Amino acid sequence: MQRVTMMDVAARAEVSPSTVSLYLRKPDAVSASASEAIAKSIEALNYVPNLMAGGLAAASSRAVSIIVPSVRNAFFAETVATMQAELGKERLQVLLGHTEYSEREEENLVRMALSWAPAAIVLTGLSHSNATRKLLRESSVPVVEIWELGSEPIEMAVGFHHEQVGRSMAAHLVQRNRRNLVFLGARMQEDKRATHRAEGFVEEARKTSGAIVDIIQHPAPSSAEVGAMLLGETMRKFPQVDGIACSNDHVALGVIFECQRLGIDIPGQLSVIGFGDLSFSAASNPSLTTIRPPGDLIGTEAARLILERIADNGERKPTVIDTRFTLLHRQSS
Amino acid sequence: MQRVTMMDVAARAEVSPSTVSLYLRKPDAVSASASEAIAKSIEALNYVPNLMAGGLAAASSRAVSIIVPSVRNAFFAETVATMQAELGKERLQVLLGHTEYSEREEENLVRMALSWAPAAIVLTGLSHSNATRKLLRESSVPVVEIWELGSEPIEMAVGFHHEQVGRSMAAHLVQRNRRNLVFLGARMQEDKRATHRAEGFVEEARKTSGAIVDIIQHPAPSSAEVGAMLLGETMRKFPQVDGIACSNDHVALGVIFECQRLGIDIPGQLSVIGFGDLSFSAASNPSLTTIRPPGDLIGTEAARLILERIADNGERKPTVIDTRFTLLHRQSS
DNA sequence: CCCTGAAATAATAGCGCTATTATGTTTGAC
DNA sequence: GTCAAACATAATAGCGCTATTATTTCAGGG
Repeated sequence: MQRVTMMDVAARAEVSPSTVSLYLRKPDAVSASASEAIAKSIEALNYVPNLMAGGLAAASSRAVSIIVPSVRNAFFAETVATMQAELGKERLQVLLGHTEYSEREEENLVRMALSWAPAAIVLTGLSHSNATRKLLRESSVPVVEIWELGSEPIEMAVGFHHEQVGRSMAAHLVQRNRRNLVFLGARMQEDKRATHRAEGFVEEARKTSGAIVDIIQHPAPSSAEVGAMLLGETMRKFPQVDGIACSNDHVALGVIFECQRLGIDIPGQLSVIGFGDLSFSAASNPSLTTIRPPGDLIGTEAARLILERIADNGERKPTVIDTRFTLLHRQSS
Repeated sequence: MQRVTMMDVAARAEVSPSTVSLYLRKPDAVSASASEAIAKSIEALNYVPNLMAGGLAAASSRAVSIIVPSVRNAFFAETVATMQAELGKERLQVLLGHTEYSEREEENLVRMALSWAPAAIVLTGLSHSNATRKLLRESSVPVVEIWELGSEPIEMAVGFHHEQVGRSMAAHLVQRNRRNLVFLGARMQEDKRATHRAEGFVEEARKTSGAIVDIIQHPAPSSAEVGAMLLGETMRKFPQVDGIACSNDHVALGVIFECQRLGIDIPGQLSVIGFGDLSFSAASNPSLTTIRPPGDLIGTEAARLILERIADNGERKPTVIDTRFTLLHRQSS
């Protein structure tokens, strides 16, 4: 299938294959005249380099493996899209894997990723199986963990503290004079980051204001339907509730709709705060107060770290970047 | 970095490297005793195959390149996630690329993809640059085009007719006695599929019922904010409107919120139909009538075609699978 | 002009596998 | 028992590059 090789290009340009290889990898090291001849030859032959041969010879490929819980999740989709764009500029390809929130699956994916000798591996969060850690430590592949800060990273990490997100949510509701608070969570068994947010929320609310706080959750993934259901449950169990924080904006959207149906006034009777600043959050009725996590910034910073680390082509280089997050105060609180 | 090779495994199992290779590729062709010894050896040495060496030798890799406009878009995210899961079962890896709706970028991505000698290439839609077509035709890589049916595919295609979606939307609104119709579209310059839906909508409405129909659009990507804006524009230009179809559910959600704010009764005064059946569509207030495109089915069918095609490891095999779509009638119409 | 060092180019030796072909080793029919 | 098929295993020859080292070319100072 791939007929044209580097040798063909070299022959046509009347230089050696090594020079073509050099031109492709470090154009500055080749003279202008040779460069021109090679460029013309590549053009004429419509040469497509074989990256597998290159990767094999160099013992490292131009692929970056990105492993996320699910790309169906808008947060990770944002980061993956941004990273692909940034890495693509340097002709690095993205190898994608989904763990579906399973550490076992993550381990498989890491093993598969390693067989590509990737230029870097990106993992979501800081919780991994011991085997995964071991595999990565023993390889010399750069590792970046994204979307979470807190415990010790394997090498580099880019993200923010979810527990602080919970604290900010609580502080905001308390500041709006809410003292009967509930955290609505979806799929918290698996989504450790949502759990951290809930924990921060509860602790901050109790400690700083003596508010009454509860967590009400559902095992299904986040959705407006789950949000509506959880609001119903909350009103039954805890009718005096006046402030709700949601594990994400989908849940919050469900709360808003269910409140409309039940005739509950937001923010008069109930303040609502979400997480995610999803595409609908600013346009909802009322517009949704939420926490904006910098999914794109996480992507650009992670890509930057990878690129720097490749350029250094050296040792492990522990780095932690706290991207922070923003609270967007809108009508719902 | 990757110390353990197939030779090490072979030495420890006291067989030849060829036998190990055979065991890995066609386990049935190796005797039980040899298999056991090799399996133990792999386990003990924690052997990770080098896929680049394998791919180079075989002139084809275990990577499938999936190129979508954007994984930020929930539709494509769904399909990518499904395909990754299905292909992963056969140890095929997903190489991801985003065109951001640019044919130029798509061409670059195809070129990059080909340098991996992928087991297959998946493209979104049927519109590609001539150079892209040429590249793919001249390679012998299996090609699947997803999410759109209509014109001639390069090789295989899995999707549905968007123009039919538009027709179904129009037919539905007409059946609900709506005769003053508007199609609200976001980013239609770039999203050809949305344009096809709009065209089908207009044609069906005009032809079958003599309804008054208009298309109102905005160049920004779909969002609830764009939906709200477009509704405002519609009410100004065309106050007698009684039926609205949206290019997708994000836009429809914005319409619903804006109607709440303007005191427009849905479905009393205005029927609304969306496209996508996104996670919030069933839970909104009112719940949203919409078209459900089978994003997951597209993924499983595309994966199946690829797997079959690889097993056949043969010739081009033109196949078209029409996955259809479903109209979900809910409260908004 | 020769010499030195820097710059540019070329030769060389694999990277770790697969696929094809060659060589043993059984099995079963006569 | 013999012989051909059928089966199991092994030897062989690259796949198309990169990285290292070796060689050539070219300035510019003495």
